[in-house]
Amino acid sequence: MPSKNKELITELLKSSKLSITETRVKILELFLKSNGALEHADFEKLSGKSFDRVTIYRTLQTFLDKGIVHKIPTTDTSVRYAICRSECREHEHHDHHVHFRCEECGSTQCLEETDIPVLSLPKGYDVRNVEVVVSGVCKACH
Amino acid sequence: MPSKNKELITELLKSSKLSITETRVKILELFLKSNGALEHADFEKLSGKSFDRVTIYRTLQTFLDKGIVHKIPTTDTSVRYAICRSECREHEHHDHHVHFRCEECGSTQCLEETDIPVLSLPKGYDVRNVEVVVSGVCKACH
DNA sequence: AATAAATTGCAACTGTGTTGCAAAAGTATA
DNA sequence: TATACTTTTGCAACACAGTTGCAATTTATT
Ligand SMILES: [Zn+2]
Ligand SMILES: [Zn+2]
Ligand SMILES: [Zn+2]
Ligand SMILES: [Zn+2]
Repeated sequence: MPSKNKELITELLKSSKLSITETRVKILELFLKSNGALEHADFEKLSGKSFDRVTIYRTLQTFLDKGIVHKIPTTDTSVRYAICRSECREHEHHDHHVHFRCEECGSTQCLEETDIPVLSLPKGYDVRNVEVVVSGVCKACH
Repeated sequence: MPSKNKELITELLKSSKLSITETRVKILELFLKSNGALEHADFEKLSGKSFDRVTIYRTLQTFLDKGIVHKIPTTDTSVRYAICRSECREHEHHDHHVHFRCEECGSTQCLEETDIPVLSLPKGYDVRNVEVVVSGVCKACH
């Protein structure tokens, strides 16, 4: 099972034209292991503090640029990242799915199966992207 | 015109059971003047740096607690606040309107007239609040 | 294996948000 | 209006988040 992930990760990095480094592999492993979004502090904790903070920042930025991960809006100062399953490409993030934040367990999940609804804004507004963040109680905590 | 705002602000503070102080009046004036959401740095700039950072943080937190302002989700580390026009009460923010972020001018606006659409999530998810943030080009920049 | 290119870690720095406490301002009462 | 009481503010100090330049290390290429 872990070796299967490693193959997948190698392929993902190659197809993004990124060199395969320990940090990148480890961070992608954490994304695949976790069932929700992660924020910067999680990587420092989960990785056993083996990586420098700066490296983690830079790796996440690289993954963002390449469309490997996307950000999820929050009302606080934290920045949450989730791995892109499908529709993101380099420098062009379109997350056509809803995000869910559980008020019980604090996890943030991508609801890939739930489409963003169609919105009609007042005239004069040119819509490029729509983000939906739902908060409440998740499946597991219910 | 400015005196009319001042009356309005005084009433607002009184009805929230808050004492009327220079900082609070000034910050509410800035909210009423601005046509979009503001973040912490804006208050330091716009107020002419007359207030201490700490005071601004505490004032915004007080306004949040009293339902005078609400937060708007972002994908970066900034926290944006907008004044509540209607439906918020103490410790209970329900922003049943859409937020718009203009990629040209950088402003964030409350679209009070645009309702949050109805969503159907997978079974087991208990929805308490839905936030919608649209990005694109605003009326003024079009 | 040698070279070239990219990535990482460190040091130093800037910015953001918090807490405790004394001074100042606001409110209530006489 | 003067006084006492309560709340708010500003300062100092701190903890944590994020950035930049540069040299050392790692990865890819030949
Ligand atoms: Zn949960
Ligand atoms: Zn997602
Ligand atoms: Zn605009
Ligand atoms: Zn709003």
